[in-house]
Amino acid sequence: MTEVANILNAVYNALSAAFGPQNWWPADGPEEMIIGAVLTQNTTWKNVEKALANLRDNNLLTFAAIADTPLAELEALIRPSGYFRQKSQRLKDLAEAIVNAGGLAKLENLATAKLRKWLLKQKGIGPETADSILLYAFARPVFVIDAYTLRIGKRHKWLAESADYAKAQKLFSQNLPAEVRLFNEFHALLVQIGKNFCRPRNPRCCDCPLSQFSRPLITGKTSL
DNA sequence: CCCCAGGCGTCCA
DNA sequence: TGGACGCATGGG
Repeated sequence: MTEVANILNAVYNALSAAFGPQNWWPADGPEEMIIGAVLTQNTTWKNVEKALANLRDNNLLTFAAIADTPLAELEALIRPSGYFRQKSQRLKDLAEAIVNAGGLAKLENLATAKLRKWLLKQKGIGPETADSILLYAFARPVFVIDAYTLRIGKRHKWLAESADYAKAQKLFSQNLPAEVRLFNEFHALLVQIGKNFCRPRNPRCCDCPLSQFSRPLITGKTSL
């Protein structure tokens, strides 16, 4: 086991003990999960819940229904979740693409790499959303990276300052067993700790419970 | 008033 | 390939 693997293992145990089960993704089924994944892009979950409630009230939490709904109506319903013009269009496009692909049941048959590529082809689905969908809707062992994870990794020197999404994903993937349950919980826990201790302007940074897991400044070779 | 949110696509050097 | 910028509502 490498040093980083030991650190990540300890970090997971500490977060898990401190915060307990996160029960992600907060959705009633894969369709709602995917819709929520699009709506929560750069948006607080609280606002997403309002949009999801509006969709639910109108029986629009399925791709078949969304594909058949006028854009203007979608816009009005998801307005609280922000970027509503972009998101309504992208949600409708995605719904149509999924319906045309034969539904989630068909997509489920794709191997993970193929499915990821399919998702990334859809406008509005980038790496984080694609990986979230793979993990939380399709139960594939894919580690999700988000802004918090990147920030946390860099702050504690698990990642080089220049690390991007792919680098960060590699770090976690290569140093942890590829288990859906673990990846599910770990990402959720990182978001939880990130919200509390790893905002961009880092308020409370010094109180961070993960400070004991920071690596010292290492000259030369760094983690990935 | 300012900052931030479980990103992404586009544009430009 | 990488950095800036627009997208938008709602809360602290």
